[in-house]
Amino acid sequence: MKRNTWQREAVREALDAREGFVSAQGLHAGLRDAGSPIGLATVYRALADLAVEGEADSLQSPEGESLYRACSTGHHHHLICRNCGLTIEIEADAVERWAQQVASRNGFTQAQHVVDVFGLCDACSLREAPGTT
Amino acid sequence: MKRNTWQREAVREALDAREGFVSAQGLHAGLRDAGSPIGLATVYRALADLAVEGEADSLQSPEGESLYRACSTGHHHHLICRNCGLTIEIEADAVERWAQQVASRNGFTQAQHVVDVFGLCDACSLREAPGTT
DNA sequence: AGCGAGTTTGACAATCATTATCAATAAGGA
DNA sequence: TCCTTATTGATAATGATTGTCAAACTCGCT
Repeated sequence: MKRNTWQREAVREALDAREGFVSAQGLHAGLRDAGSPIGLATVYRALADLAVEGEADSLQSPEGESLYRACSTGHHHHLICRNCGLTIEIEADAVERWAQQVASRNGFTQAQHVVDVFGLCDACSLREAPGTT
Repeated sequence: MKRNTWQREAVREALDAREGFVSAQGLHAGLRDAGSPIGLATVYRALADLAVEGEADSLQSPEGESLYRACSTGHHHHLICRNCGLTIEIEADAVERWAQQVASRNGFTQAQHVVDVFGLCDACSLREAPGTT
């Protein structure tokens, strides 16, 4: 049976408090800073659990780290500013259907998909001159 | 200046010979099996180069490994069997437009996107009994 | 409240992919 | 051919993540 520990709560809350995606390491560091004596391994486990239970969303940063984010229920995707980290949840029924369709049309089953858009948000767009490299 | 070495060629060829995505480790193992004395670090470097030059496509497996694949020119996405690695290139003008639209509607610029579908291919679907664990 | 079984924790070791190091090698121009 | 210098490769280093296992804690039960 799944037990209720303050550690698990702490992770859930810390995740809720964040704006964008965090790495397990980062979240752990934050908790430690806040005075929590929680262990690193525990944070990893809690995040993995949350992801499985659908309370957290996870994705891989381009560098290969696993990032997590508090997740409203349901399946959705993200629009992420690659400069400041701002994250916007996007729904995409059309894309869901498309993915499903592409899969089955090719004989694939149990389709999952990775659909994320990275870019520069409004604010960051202004700073990075769109000129030459 | 960029020099021409048989190692670089070997990697390019080995990549071309593959059906789906391979990890650097996997490709290196294959080359070694084929009798090549090529080094692991070299394979990593060659693959990274090929990816930069646009001759290879790279993505992250759900487990966090970097996978590579010989890439015809142009932008496209993939339908990947998570069991046997079979990969099908898919074009998706609709998705391209959608991504672009979502981005600009939210004030984002320079949008890139990650769109990949993982599933079980026809053949593998049959083996994995869709029943209980 | 007290007990007991079994889950969870956490410090640390182990693993695994990837990158850095650096002396030796080899490519390509002169 | 000779020289300059990019490239190679064995290995160490890094860094995230997972496994280990005794001790601590939860929760149901009495």
